[in-house]
Amino acid sequence: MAEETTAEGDESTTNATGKPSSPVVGFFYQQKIIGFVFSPIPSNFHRRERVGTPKSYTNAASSTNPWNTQLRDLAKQGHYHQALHLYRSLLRSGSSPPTAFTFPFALKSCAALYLPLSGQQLHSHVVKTGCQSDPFVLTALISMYCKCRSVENARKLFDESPLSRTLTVCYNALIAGYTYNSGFLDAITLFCRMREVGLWVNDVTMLGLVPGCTGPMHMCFGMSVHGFIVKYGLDTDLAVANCLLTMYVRCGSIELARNLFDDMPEKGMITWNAMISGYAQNGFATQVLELYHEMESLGICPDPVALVGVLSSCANLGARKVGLKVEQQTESSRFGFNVFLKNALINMNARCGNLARARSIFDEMPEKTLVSWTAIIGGYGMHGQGEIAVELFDKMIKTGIKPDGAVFVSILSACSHAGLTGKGLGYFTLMERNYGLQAGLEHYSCMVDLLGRAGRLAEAHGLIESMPVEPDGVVWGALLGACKIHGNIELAELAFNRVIAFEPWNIGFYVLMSNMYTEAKDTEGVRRVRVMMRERKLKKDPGCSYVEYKGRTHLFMVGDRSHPQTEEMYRMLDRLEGLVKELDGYEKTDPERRNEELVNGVGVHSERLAISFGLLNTGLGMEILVIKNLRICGDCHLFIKLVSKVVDRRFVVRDATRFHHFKDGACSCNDFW
DNA sequence: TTAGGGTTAG
Repeated sequence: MAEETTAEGDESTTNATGKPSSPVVGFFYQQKIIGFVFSPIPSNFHRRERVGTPKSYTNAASSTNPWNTQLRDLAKQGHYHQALHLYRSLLRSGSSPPTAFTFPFALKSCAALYLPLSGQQLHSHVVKTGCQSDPFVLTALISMYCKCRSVENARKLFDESPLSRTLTVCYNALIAGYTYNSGFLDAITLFCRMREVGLWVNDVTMLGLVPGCTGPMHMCFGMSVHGFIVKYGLDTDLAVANCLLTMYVRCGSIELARNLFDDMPEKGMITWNAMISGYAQNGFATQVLELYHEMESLGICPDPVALVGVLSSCANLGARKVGLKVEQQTESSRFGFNVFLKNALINMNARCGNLARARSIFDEMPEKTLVSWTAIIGGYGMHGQGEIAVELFDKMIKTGIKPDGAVFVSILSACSHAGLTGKGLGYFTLMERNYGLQAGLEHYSCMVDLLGRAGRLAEAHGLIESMPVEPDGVVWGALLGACKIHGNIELAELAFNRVIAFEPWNIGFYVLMSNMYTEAKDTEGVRRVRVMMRERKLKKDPGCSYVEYKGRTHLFMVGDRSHPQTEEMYRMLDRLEGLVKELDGYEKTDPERRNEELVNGVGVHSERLAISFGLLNTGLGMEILVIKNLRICGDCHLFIKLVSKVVDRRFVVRDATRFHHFKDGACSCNDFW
């Protein structure tokens, strides 16, 4: 049961300022705030409160002083280094001492550049010049301390200054500061106090408070804040709406974020970006591409932030054509030097099969970040070129870049896929010993995969048993996969039982186990797995594949004979199947020839239908069939389905369960994927 | 007309 607590006084009472107090009722459960009900705000509620400026400050000499105006302009344009340089010159010149007009801009520059020592020095200058009672200076000081991760100093200043307790802006700065420093409960408490003393909250208060909702457990609170904001019209502020949208994404409710997005009468670039990034981070790649196309059709030019989200989704979908278009868009725009965009381009090219292009982008980058290295190392790993990945990793360390957990996942996975067992084990040890990085589940699953692929199944099992964290389905799944490769039924049974405890709905594991029993001619085993599947009402999904056509990705399923062109299609498919068998034969007798043919592309054609395809080595122990050209007169829908039937039997087609069903009556496609 | 806030990569 949730206990209801009145956080602050009764509405009928008045406080020291003479204004009626505004109680906030919080619902607490197990000492955690789970919801809020806000009391009504008086009708004379103001969205923004103007602060009276002290007379001493408004003298013309202060605001028209050329030093001050120049400093203001530099800080406003984001030239913080130059602004601080100018401030120091002003001190050295001795011609005019800094005034209350000078400090906010200098403090803002320190905060933006994270210069806590300079900020403290500025604080002492403020005290020396007697400007600490200026509201703007005081707020800027509080904000500076918060941004410099010294929220205790900000609080001390706030508590020691009677002025701060009467100013909405000071509360706003400190609330935002608490949120920024992960002190969400402190932020809420201060918000309650602010209302208790009768101060008006405004949209900026909300901008400081809402980003504190960072996970599903804050969802309830976030929604009550949303209700409050709507009630008092704060949602008309674009920034507040953007903030709420991001809050929903972070709390895991992408649907509510989309509802808000659709309801917003006006959308800014940040609105589009927040929605696109929200979709991209949650794996809704198709929706990202849809929004991107919508932006284009509305004539809105996406900025680098949107393009990063689009590229990341192209990488996930393997949507090479859209990715290429974005790349060209980037080259012809002024965003060419954006590091985020370059990193996303490396990732997109690597994952869409163009490793050479990924490498040239990487090589041309004048400044490479840890993410740039991770992307290119991951790219080589993905394509089975572990040696180059290792070479790059070592080079990265030599350049003085400190690795993090993510780059270790890339290199361990690269070692695993290239069979570089010793190297991988070395890096795993190095990770903790030299860099103090604790191995997480992802690292352990790479290591189990690495040992398992090398046939060291007992060691892989031992590693799982020694893990300091509870192994998850991915870790046990890696062991199960390795048992399949090496035909170890006994250990496979153990891994299978563990993995289905984590993912009982994952049909793949049952199929894998059943196939192992079939290979071992253990009919009883096969029967047991089938019974389990039946009991759990699990049915094998029909095989499916997907294509990118006209910039959209479509899913298609197998099996259908209703089409008028069926006969012709099946003749083609027979020939296609013959070709695949022929290639199979080469695999044993002349593997080089097989690879050569596949890399160059092979195909069959008739008068109305044509298909050619090649292979892409993913380095993940599987090959992806790339349909290079498909020329069809008439409706190709069924033909694609049928091709996929042949294809699925021979090749692993990338997981396509997340994408839309095939709808287009496409008649000519080039360069599938 | 100076303070407080929202969106990006592996």
